[in-house]
Amino acid sequence: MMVESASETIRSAPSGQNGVGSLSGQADGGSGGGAGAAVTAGGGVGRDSAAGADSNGEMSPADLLHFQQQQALQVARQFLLQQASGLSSPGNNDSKQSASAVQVPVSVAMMSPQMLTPQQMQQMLSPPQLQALLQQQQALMLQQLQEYYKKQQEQLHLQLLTQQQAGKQQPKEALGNKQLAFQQQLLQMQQLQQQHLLNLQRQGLVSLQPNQASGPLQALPQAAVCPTDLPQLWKGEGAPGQPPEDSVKQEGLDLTGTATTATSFAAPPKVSPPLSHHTLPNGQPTVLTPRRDSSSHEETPGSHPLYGHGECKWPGCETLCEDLGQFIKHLNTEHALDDRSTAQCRVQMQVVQQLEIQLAKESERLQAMMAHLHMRPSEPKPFSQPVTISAADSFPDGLVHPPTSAAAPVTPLRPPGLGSASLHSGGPARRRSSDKFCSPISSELAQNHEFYKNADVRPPFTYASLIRQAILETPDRQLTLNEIYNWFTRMFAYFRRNTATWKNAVRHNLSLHKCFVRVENVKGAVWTVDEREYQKRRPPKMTGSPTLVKNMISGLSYGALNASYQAALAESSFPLLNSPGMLNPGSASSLLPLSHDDVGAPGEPLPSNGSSSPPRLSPPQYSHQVQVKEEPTEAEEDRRPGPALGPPNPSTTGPAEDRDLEEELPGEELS
DNA sequence: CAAACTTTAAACATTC
DNA sequence: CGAATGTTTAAAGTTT
Repeated sequence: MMVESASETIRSAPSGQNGVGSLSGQADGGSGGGAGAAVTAGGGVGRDSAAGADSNGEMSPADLLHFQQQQALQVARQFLLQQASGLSSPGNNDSKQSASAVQVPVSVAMMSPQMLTPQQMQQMLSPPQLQALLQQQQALMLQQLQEYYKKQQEQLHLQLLTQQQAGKQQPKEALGNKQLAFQQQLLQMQQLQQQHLLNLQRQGLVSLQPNQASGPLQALPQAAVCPTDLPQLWKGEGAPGQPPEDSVKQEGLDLTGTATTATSFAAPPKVSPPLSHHTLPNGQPTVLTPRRDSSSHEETPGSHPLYGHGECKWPGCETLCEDLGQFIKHLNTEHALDDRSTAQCRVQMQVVQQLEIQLAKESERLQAMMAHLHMRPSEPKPFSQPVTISAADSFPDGLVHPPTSAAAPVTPLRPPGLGSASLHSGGPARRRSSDKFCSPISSELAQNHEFYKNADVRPPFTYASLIRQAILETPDRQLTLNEIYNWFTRMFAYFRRNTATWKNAVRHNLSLHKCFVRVENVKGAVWTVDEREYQKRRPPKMTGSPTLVKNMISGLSYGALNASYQAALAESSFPLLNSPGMLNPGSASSLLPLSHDDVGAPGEPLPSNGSSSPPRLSPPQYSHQVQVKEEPTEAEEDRRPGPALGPPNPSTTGPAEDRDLEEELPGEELS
């Protein structure tokens, strides 16, 4: 049920018949916010009372010394506290806060969060102010701390010396003890310093940058809070005490843990593991990656992962907020920890997970492909392609390849974007990969065949490419309109539902595109594909461009990742795929019975042009093919009154390969 | 920003 | 005549 509510809200965007525009928006929000939000900030680790910890029963000299130190520390703490509170809350009554803070026998490090939660500060100040203040505070405290440490050290030294001198008669071990204590003290101070820094840092940037120092304690409270809203987390964590250091390392372990938390979302916190793993509807345990943590990418102190371009990036929200302060407010009121938010959070997590899985899969494939093509004997880092790289970037997590890739492959037919797919089922998805080549489609289809068959997701291909695919998949590469219809319904759940429109579209496409040729047959008319024409459409120039990546990302929400991705690969960086040799045997033909056609087509495209060699193919390769390729095909083309094509140069004449086409074409022409 | 492409919708014409 | 096919035109969105 939660999921439903979530989807509902997420879907929010207006989805009219032609609600095309909304899609991109949704996609953006999804992917963008997703990664960010979904990630939980691991458990916090609090190094508590550094000093208090080693309390011994006896009162050795060392202890005494220790004790003194403690007291000094305490004083310093108070001092700093006052400083801090004074700074952070100008003209505010923080008396009680400082008081409480003082009482807490925790390390100095703790104080700031306790005094004034980031939230409070944020509410009181405007972002810029806040930022400035925090920086100031940080600098100041640092300075003071350092001074303090210095003093302490001197003092320690002094004490040590005096004790050494005075107590010459003391047993050596006592001295040893003292030294030890001293060292410990130093150590503690160092740790304190570190922690303090950390805290300051954290406090300063709402956007965290923790880890490093990690301790045994974890901040449980937020665990239950669920990854969703970080700010919330931060708020919460400040209060309870130990500042959470996110546990990057623990993450791994956590993941393996129970996957039951999901159900108990509403349940009180405190118990659930820091990381949330949930069970997907399908029963698959999600592996959540809390990567948000240290990545921190471009985040500046004044930004928020869920805030961008003046609007809330919470999935399905998009509320406009003038500034960060307003946004924070909005976040706290609109996206508080409630059923809805948690549900949305979970959905988002699923989305992220899907992406990760998909990514893993794709990277694996890429590796295999590259290996196969000898491009580079599968090196450790699969992502050398521009495409992937950028894709990775776009994931706030920054996770990408790591171990995940290795683990993920298992996934069954985890189509591109199951979770989101269902969510978006509403409106027609626009972004389709402009598949100029069949290879991408066919392989994509082959892969996610099952998915499209069952999920009501609009395939990321154009009608034209689908039709072509349908036709090419048949042994004789020709289909009647009705058969095409059938293919559509058979292959895509999506088309089983919305009939009227797409059928019209199919018909429209068939007659509109020159690449579809109607052939009169004995049993009626059938449609065939003219590859040359098909390939002719708009020269494929996209090279792992940003737009492409964008498409991929947004597309993948609908389950198009594969398609676009592959299309991209095929079209951009693998011109060689066009060469008959490569293409046929390899990926492309897997599904298609028709190899030569496919291959041949790309090659010949332009003899007609005569003037210039085909832009798309790299000269060398092309020339290569020319010889091999089947000219005849072109001959058939002629039939097409198409003014565009001049009579192809019969010179190179063609091999027999085209004949199938030839046979039929002539007939149609005449008719 | 413009051109090329896709999708949708719809009006018509032909065929079955 | 009505449904299935084909053709065309137009408008609105997307992508290059």
